[in-house]
Amino acid sequence: MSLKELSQRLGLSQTTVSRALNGYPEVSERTRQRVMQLAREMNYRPNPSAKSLATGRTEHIGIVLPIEKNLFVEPLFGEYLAGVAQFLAEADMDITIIPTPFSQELEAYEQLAMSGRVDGLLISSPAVNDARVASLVGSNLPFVVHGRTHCDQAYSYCDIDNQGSFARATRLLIELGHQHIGFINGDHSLNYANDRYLGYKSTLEQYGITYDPSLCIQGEITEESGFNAAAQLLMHRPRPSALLISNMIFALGAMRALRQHGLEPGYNVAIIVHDDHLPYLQADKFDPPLTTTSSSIRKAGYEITKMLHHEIELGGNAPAKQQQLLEVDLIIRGSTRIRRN
Amino acid sequence: MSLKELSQRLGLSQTTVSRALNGYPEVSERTRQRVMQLAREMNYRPNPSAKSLATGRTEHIGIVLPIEKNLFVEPLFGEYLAGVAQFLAEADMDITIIPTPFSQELEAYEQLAMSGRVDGLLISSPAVNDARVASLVGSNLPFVVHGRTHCDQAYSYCDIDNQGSFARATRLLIELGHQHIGFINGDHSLNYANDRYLGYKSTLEQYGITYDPSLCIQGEITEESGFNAAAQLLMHRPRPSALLISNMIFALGAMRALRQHGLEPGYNVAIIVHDDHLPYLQADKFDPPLTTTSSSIRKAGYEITKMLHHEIELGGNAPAKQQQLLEVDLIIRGSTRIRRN
DNA sequence: GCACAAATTCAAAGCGCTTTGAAATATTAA
DNA sequence: TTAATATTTCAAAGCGCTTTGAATTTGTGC
Repeated sequence: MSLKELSQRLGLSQTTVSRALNGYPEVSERTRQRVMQLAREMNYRPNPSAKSLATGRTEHIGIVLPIEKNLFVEPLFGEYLAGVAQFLAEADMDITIIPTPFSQELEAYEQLAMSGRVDGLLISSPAVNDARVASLVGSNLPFVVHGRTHCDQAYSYCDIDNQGSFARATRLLIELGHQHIGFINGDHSLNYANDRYLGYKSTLEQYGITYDPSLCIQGEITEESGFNAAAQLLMHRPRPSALLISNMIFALGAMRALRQHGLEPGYNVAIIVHDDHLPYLQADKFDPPLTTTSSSIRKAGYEITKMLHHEIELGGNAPAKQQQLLEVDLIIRGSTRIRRN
Repeated sequence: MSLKELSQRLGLSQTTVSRALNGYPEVSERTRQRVMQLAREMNYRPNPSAKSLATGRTEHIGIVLPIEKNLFVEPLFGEYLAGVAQFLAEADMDITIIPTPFSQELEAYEQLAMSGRVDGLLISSPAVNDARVASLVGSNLPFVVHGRTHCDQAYSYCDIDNQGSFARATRLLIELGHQHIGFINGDHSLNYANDRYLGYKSTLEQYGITYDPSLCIQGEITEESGFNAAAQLLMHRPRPSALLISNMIFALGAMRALRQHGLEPGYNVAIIVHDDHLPYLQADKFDPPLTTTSSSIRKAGYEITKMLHHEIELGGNAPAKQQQLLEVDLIIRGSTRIRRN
C-alpha cells in the first residue's frame, strides 16, 4: 500500500493525500476525512525510509552501545532505557541502538554526525574529559549528555548533583560521629564517580578530617567488587565505622562482607548508599532499610530524552544549550541508626 | 557528501561509483581503488534512508519494548540486549527499539510487519499462547522467538530446556531427601515460567510426591517479591526444606527472608537457583555459593540474533524454520550441601 | 452576470541511493 | 586488419515520500 495507490483509489493527487494525512490546513475537511478513512481501512503506513529521505528526519534517536565494556553500565542501563522509551512512546519516535566495538567508538560518533541515521544522540557515562562530547560539539547533530564532563564549549546535559549529594551524605555521617568513612565508588575516570569523590573528600576536609586514599575504593559495578571493596575496607585500621556506597549493587556485596566479618550493617557499621531506583532492588526493603541518596535513573532517562526531543524540534534554530539538574533526596533509614562505633 | 558529488569529482557515473563501493565485480580494480580512496578522504557515508528506499533493507532489527510492564523483564533485558548487540556489531547492523504502550503492542507488531522499518524482529518473553507470534507467522517479516509458545504453525525460536533443567534440579533435591520443596517462579502465563513449573511438578509426581500448589509462588522479578514468596513459604507447614528459585533476583530476597527467620541458607534450607549469568550478581560468590541451573542469557541474545540474521539473509527463499536449544548446566555448590532438613 | 480573492487541488521535481539495459572501450581469435 | 567477445562504464528509471509553484474550483461583492 503506497501513497500512489491510495491516491489513485481516492481519485486524488499524491500531494493532497499526503497533506490530508499530515494535517496540513490547505485541504478541506471533507477530503481529509475521506482520505483518513480509506487510509485506515487499507491499513496504510507511509514507508519510513521514503519519508526520511524526503524530510531529512528519521524519528530515531541514537544510543551508541560499546560492546566490550558494557558490563560496566549495565545494571543501570535497562532502567535508564526504560525512561528513554517512556518519553519516546509519547513522541512516537524510536531508539536506534548502535552496537560498537569500544575501539571504534569515536569514529562511530563522527559517522553518526554525518550520516543522518538519527535525529539526535544520547550520551551516557561521560568521562571526566569526554572525547565523544568534544567531538560532537563541533557537529550539528543535537545531543544531550547524561551527566557532565569538562568541555570548554557549551553543551546540553541532564545530571544530578553528585558532588552535593555525596557531600550531604558524608556530612551526615560525620555529624553522626563517624571519623573513618570508607567509600566504595565507581571508576574515577567517569565524571559522575569523580564528582562523588570530590563531594566526599571536600566534606571530610571541611570537617578537618584527613582524606585517606586507602579508604576510597573504585571498581566495576558488580556485587563481587562491592564485596571485595568492603572486605578490604574492613581490614583497614582503624576500621571504618561507616561506609558510603555508590550504588545498590555494591551495597549487596558490601553487606555480604560485613556479615561475613560478623558485623551487623547499621549497627556496627553505618551505611549510606546511592539509590538509582532499580525496581527490583529496593533500598527500603533491605535489612536494615538503607539510608540513601536517592534519584530515579528512569526519570533521568525520561527527562534527558525530553530535552533531546526539544532540541530536535527546534532544528537549526541554534537553541541555547539546556542544562537540568535532577533532585537527589537524602532519605534516612535504619542503616544509619546508630551513632559512632 | 553525496554519491552524485563524489562521482562528479571522480569523473565517473553514479553507477560505477556505487558499484565500486559495494564490491560489485563489473568495475576494474584500478577504478575501485581510486573510488575507495576518494570516498575515504571525503569521509563519504551513503545516506541510510536513501539506501533503504532503494534496496528495501534497513539493516535494523526490531525489538518492541512495552513501556508499562517492562519492570518485569528488566533485570535480564540489559544482559540479553548485550548479546544481541554483540552479534550485530559483527554483522554491522543496528537495533531499533520501538517503545510501545502495552495496550497497543499487537498493532505495533502488525504495523512493523507492513512498514519495512526493520528487516526482522526479536520476540522476548512469549506467553504460553502468544498473540504476537500468532500474528507474525502470518506475515512475511522474519522473526525469532526467545523462548517458545503454543502455535500450530512453525516458527523459529531459540530457547533453553526449562522443563528439563527444572526437572533435573527438582530431582536433585528429592534425591537429597527433600520432600517439601518450595518453588519461587515467574508468572505462569509466561511460557518459560510455565515450562519450569511443569518440570517441577512432573518430577514431584514421578517420585510420588503430591504437588502442593501452595508451595509454588509466582511473582514479578524483584528482590521484594522473592522475599515475600520465601517468607510465605516458610510459614507453610511442614516447612519446606528446600527452595527452587527461578532467578538470582528472587534468590537475593529469599535469602534475606531465610536469615530473618534465623535460618541459614544451605544449612537449614537447601537452595537451587536458575542463573542467567548476570555479570553483576554471581551465584558462586554468594554465601553459601549457590547451586544453580546455569545458562547465559547473553549467549542466548547472541545466538537468537545470529538466527534472525540468517533468515534475513535468506530473504524470500522461504527457509525452513530454525530452532535451537541452548545448554543448561546443573552446577552443584554449597547451597545444597546438606541432606534432609 | 462579472471580476477578484480565497480555498482546494494538482503536476512535477527532488531527496540519495541501486539497478537495468544499453553503449563504449578493451581484448582476443582468425 | 576485422569481427566477435569480454570488460568497463554510463544514462535513466525507480524506490515512496514531501513540497514547490501553478492551476483549478469555489465563494464574494458589486
